[in-house]
Amino acid sequence: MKAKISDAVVNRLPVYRRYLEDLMHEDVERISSNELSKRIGFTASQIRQDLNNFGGFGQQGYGYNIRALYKEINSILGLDQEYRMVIVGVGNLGQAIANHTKYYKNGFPIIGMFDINPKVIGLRINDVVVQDADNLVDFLKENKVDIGIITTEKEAAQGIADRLVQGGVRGIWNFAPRDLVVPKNVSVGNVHVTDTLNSLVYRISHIEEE
Amino acid sequence: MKAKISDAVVNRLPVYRRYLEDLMHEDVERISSNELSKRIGFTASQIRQDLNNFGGFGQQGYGYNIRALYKEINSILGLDQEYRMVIVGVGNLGQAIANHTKYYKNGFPIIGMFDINPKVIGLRINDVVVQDADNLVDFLKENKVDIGIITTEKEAAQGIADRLVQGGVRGIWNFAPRDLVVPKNVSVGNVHVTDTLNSLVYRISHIEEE
DNA sequence: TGTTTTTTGTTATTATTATAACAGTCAAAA
DNA sequence: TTTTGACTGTTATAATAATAACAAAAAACA
Repeated sequence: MKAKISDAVVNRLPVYRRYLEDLMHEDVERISSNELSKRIGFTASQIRQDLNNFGGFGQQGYGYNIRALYKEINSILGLDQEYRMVIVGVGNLGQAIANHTKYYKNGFPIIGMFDINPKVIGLRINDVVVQDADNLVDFLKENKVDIGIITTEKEAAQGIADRLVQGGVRGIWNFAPRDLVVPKNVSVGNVHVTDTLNSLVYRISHIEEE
Repeated sequence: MKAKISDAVVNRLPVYRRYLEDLMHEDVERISSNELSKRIGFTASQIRQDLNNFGGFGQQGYGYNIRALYKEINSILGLDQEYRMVIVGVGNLGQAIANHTKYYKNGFPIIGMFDINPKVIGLRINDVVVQDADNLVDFLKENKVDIGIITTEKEAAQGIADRLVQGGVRGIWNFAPRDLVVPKNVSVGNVHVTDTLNSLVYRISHIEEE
């Protein structure tokens, strides 16, 4: 009868992870919800409540052990496993992701890259050669892929998503400015970059009113 | 006594904008909150309530005129103005943004680019030459810049933010995985890309439990 | 032209999320 | 050891956000 964790909480987990990583690099050993609150900007109460959704990781009179908590959060997030990824759409953004060391070296190997543009097909990035997008379905049949990354233009996004789903991916990391329709056993994580610029602009132009 | 618009609403505005743009391209003239609800996935009630924060754009028995509403939302977002931008950090991601036609052609001219890497300093992208980051403060003194884009590594992000603020930018579009400290008259829009991958992974690994 | 249907704007209600409060536990100090 | 103070885990309360309901208005139809 484990209660469903709300999206708000799930979206804060990577934030905790980030701050804990920084704290580890500062060689801090432990931290109270109160101190963490000052850094991270959430209330101490919220921090304690968030963490308690997953277990009692702290200790009264001591706080939280940073290294242990970091490990727990990684485990909660599912980062103790490897996720094999393919990139569809090898433009500037696709290449930026492909070149991001953190991904291909730490649990997120990019094992295939696809595009329809003859100019990039054949290109080699970190020992992976960009293939024709027509090969995508076959590739997915032959290789277990966990996450498909969509960095195509928006018009192609749903079609690619369909092929990725058909090929059995468990998640889609979508950078195209289109919301995707997928079966409910597949998760989508959107990065609607332009949306964030638009809401930033809203805040800029309404900042005086407050 | 205009009530403060919540972040939840502000973050949905770009979504409305995106769907309305698509509808315009489909040459649809009008839409009811109910039909829009089916497309966009928010409840009709929420759509009506969101829009009514800004004015009565619809008409009983008719719905919303798409072209007019699109224009209204652009105006609400502040997209009827121009925002001059600089990019700090011209790696893969910075270049991807610099090359994005939509930005430099539609209200978001990129007028300066900066890096510390001698290999990219001097590089020309869309007629803008990458300068040494040491020139940033001087450049900001001489040119009105509205938005600074941070695409550096996380360690440099806060220092760049300080210089951007000092140089008078109104907003910072931050792609570095660090939360920034800025005065309250400056807005920050974060794109914590890796956070979205982490929460996607959470959802993937917990999808069966539901 | 009158009637029915559609659909909004807006208020009321419910659900969700965040904050506050506090008893109980552990660590550190005396 | 014993006591004090520092914290968590957890429940209670408040704030916020989403949904539902509905009267009023306009459009469509007869």
